[in-house]
Formats: sequence, structure tokens, C-alpha cells
Amino acid sequence: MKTHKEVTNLEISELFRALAASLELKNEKSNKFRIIAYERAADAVEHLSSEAKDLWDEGKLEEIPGIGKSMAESLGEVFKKGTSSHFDEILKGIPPSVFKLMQLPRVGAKTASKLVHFLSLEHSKDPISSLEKACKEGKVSSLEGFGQESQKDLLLAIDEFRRFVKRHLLPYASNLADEIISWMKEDKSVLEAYALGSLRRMASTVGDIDMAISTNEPQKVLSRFTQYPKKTRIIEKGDKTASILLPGGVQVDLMVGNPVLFGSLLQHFTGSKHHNIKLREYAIKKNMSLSEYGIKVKEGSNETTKKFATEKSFYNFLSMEFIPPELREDAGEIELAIEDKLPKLIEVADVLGDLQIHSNFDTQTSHDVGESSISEISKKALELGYEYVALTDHNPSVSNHKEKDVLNILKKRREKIEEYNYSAKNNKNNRVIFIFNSLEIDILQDGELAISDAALNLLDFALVSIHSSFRQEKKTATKRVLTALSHPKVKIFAHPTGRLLNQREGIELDWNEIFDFCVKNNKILEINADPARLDLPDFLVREGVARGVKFSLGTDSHHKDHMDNMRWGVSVARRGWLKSDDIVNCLKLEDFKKVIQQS
DNA sequence: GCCGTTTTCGGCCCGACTGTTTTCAGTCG
Repeated sequence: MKTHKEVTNLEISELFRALAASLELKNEKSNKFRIIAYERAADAVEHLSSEAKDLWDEGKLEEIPGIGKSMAESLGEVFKKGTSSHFDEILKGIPPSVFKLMQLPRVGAKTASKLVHFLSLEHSKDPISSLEKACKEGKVSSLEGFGQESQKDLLLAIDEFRRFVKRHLLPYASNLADEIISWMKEDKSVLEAYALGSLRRMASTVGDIDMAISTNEPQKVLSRFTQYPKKTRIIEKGDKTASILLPGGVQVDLMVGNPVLFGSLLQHFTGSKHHNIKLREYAIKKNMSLSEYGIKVKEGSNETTKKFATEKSFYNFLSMEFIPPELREDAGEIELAIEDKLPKLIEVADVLGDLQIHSNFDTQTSHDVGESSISEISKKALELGYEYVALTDHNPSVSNHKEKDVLNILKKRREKIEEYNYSAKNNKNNRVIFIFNSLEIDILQDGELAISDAALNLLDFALVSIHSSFRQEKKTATKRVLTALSHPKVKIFAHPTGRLLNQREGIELDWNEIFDFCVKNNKILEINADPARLDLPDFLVREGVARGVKFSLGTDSHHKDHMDNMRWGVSVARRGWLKSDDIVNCLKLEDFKKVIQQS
């Protein structure tokens, strides 16, 4: 389909936010619900599991919740022509610099509009810099509705906007949260402390860190929190919440609550926003109103508030089972919880092997070699309670080796692994780790594998992955992957999208075609537990398992200590609604052997 | 503008914090 240009989900959600802002500025009262509608649509597109443009190609735009006939039609115009007459009409009269200023934290439509008007930024090419200049010259504090404080805050907001990475990797955020929690717990008035929000839901990246603390002395706890030694500044502090900023631009928000209502507090601030909105809508139908303080129940003119010490009792009161945080995304979990039909999600302890580990065996590859030896890796695997691991060093570099050299390297490697397995087998006293002789093989540009059939035949099974030509067209890339997966020795497609969080978008593939091929041909999709990858992404895991795809978990370790990263991979699996029997390395050794032997 | 297990009309989640405005608006989650 010929289009004006590629319009990304991010651009669409920005467009929807601009539309909402525009309506808000023009006539907030009469547009109240249209504004909400555009904001919801912006949220929906931002969290979409595929490109909106692809959905449009397939005529499925209206299947996005929050996008109806009217928006779909105008959006279609945007895809076709780059602009929509209806949207343009709404945006008319609002200077684009207003929308630019709204990118600043704590600046909404009205503040932005006032600033643009008062400071004559209508035609400014860089309104943020112009605003910065005005603040520094002290011009903003004298504007109507602004003062010294707001002028100072604007300068801070500009600084934060420019300086800070917006999303943090999961282990990074998790470690920061753990540090604060243990520091807070040194104080006896802290009864319980948890990370909340996207961190508790184990999303692959985290924006702000949210926390809740159960206490009978809220003031004391909040004061301690704002005195956290590593903070760079206090953003706000009230009776129930406080926010601080850490070096690197991480904002930490704390909510405190009494133990008797801590369950509802946890629930409320764990989110997601969409989960909570759906839950409240459901509650309203039962004459209940939900908040972080509990559940208000209306009976006639009587209104009582029930309090909940635990989340479980909160959900149970709404006649549904407890919903694990990873599922709280309004993706059907509430409906299933009402019927008591949520899946029993995989746990770290269910994992019996790690299916992507790089050892220090020198395969003379052009990629990176691991740092740990086979015995170090197997010792670590024992500690983790595994039965087996797969050694998946990269294939020998193609350009530097003749076929004979490649075979020699791989034969030596096979002997070494066999020796290990043989001696382990004769070790009658202890538990031992079985080591699979595998390899992570490059998928070349045309879908051919980097090593020959003869070389492949020296392996127990092969992983394949893409390390070059990431920007192929969807059709070409899909064919490339399917060609590679077709080889009988190939069992696992590793880090399938090739994405690097905050650095590189994944390759574009026709996922339905990949899923169906995998189901039909017993191929397995990897969930790569490297925190910078977390690939396959959770939403694709969810779509894949719905079509019957099986998955593997691999840490992609290049050092034995990386094997601890398995928990992040498990979190992706849980967010993808996987049970242990959806994952091949939750199988016992003998059962897993059967999986890699089938063709 | 979207949506539907009381609805195709008439609803649309709830509350905290800050700054400036002396009673509330704006923003955020």
C-alpha cells in the first residue's frame, strides 16, 4: 500500500494528545468527554502491541479499544495523505509550540497555552529554549497565574526533560527500589514496604519508581523518605505521599498507608491505570466505588467503606480471584478472574535448565565469547537447581575459516562436552548437570545458516538468531527467518525481534506467520532473559501462546553470574500469560531430549 | 468521541499535591 510516509505509534499518540489539548483549550466544558476519548485513544495507541498502520492495512483500526468509527476514518486519512481535514480543523488556531511545551513534565495544555500567549512563542522554532531564556530573565514569575516557584519549577522541568532517559531497565529500577526499601526498613515505624507500579508488574522498562509503605506513623515515614541520603532533591511532600529525585533522573514516589487498609493501597498503586479503570467501572455496576482507601458500598442512602489489609481480600470482595500483578493490564484478566479461570503462571522454581549460555570455549567467532568455563557454568547451574543447560557459543566466523577448520573446531568442542557429560554420569554421589551441545548460529541475509549441514550435524540442536541486516522489509525478513527455521537441526529462534531496549527497534516480522510455522514444525521461540533484550516481548508471547506456540527461556549469559538473570525472563513469560507447560525448559531432562529429537 | 450482560442513548474512575486564586485550577498517576 502506498502511503504518504510511515506514521509511528508514538506520532499518533502525540497527535491524539494534541487533539485533546486543543479541545481542552477551545471549550473544555462542552468537549469534556471528547477530551477523555482522545486521551484514552492516545494511551491505547501508545501501548499497542503492533503498529497502528499495520492494523489499518488490515482494516482492523476499530478493533483498538478507544478508537471508533470517527477516529479510525480520520486516522486512515493521516496514513494516506499525512493529514486529516477533521483533525486539522480541531487543531486549527492552536500554535504547535503549545504542544511542544506540553512535553515538559508538569506542563499541561493550559499552562503551555498561557506561556505561549504571554511570551509570544507562537512562531518560536524552539519554544522550550525560548521559555528557558524567559525564566532565566525572570519574566515568567510576573505573569498572571505564575510566581517565583513556578518559574523555578519550569527551569527544573526543562532540565529534566533534556537530561534524563525516560525509561529504566528492570534490574536497574529494581535495585534502586530494593536499596530504598532496605534503608526505610531500618526504621521500626516501617511495617511493610513494596515497589509498585510498572516495577511490581515487571514491565520490561520502568519510568518512575512507585512504592508503598505500611505504617502507623505516616509523618515519620514520609520525613525519613525525604531524607534518603542519595536523593538529589525533594519533588513534593504531603500528608500521604512524597516524591524524591535520585541521581540519573529517577523519580521515586512513595505512598504511605495504615496497615488495615494497606491491601487497597497496594492494589491501587500497582495499577495498571487501565486495569484499575476497568475494575472501577465493574464496581460501579455493583454500586461500589474503589479507591486507595477501600471500597465504598452504597445501599440505599447508606454508604459504608470496607477496608482491606491484603490485596487478596480486596479482589475477593469484588467476587474475583487474586490477580497476579504481571497480568494487570486490562487484557482480559478481570473477566477471567471473575470466573476463577486465571492461568497458573510459571515461576522461577519451575525452570529446570538454561537454554542459552556462552562458554569460554574458543569457537573463533566474530561475535563475543563467554568468560566462564564449562565446569563453572555447570556448578552455577547446580546451585540454581537445574538439571541441564545448553551451551550455545556463537558459530565460528565464516570469512576466516575453511569448512574443514569449522568442522575441526566443532568436533573438538563436541568432544569436550561429551567428556564432561561422561564424567558427570560416573559421579554417583551428587546431582549432575547434563550439557547440551548447541550453538547460536547467525541467520544470514537470505535466510541461509552461517555453517554447513556437516557442521550442524555435530550438534544436539541449534539456536538461530539475527545479528545483521535488521532493517529488511517485513516480507523479506519473515521469509528469511522461516528459511532458517526450516532446517531440521534448528529448534529455537533466539531473541526473535533483535530489539535492544532504549537502543534499537526490533526487526519487522509477520508474527502470525512465524507463530503458525512454529506450531506446525515444532520450532520454539526464545524468551531471552537479558535485561537489555527481554525478547520476545511480552505482548508477542501472549499472542504466540494463544496460537499454541512453545517457548524456551535463555539468559544469553556470557558469564556464569549472568545466569541469575533468569528471573527477568520468567517475568516476561508471566506477563505473556505462560504456564510452566508452555515452556520447554520446564520439562524434565528426558522429556526435553524428546522435544529436540522430534522433527 | 466511545461504548453496550439493565443502555444504540446517556453515561463516561478517583484522589493527592502544589502554587497562587482567598476557595480553586492545573497536573499527575
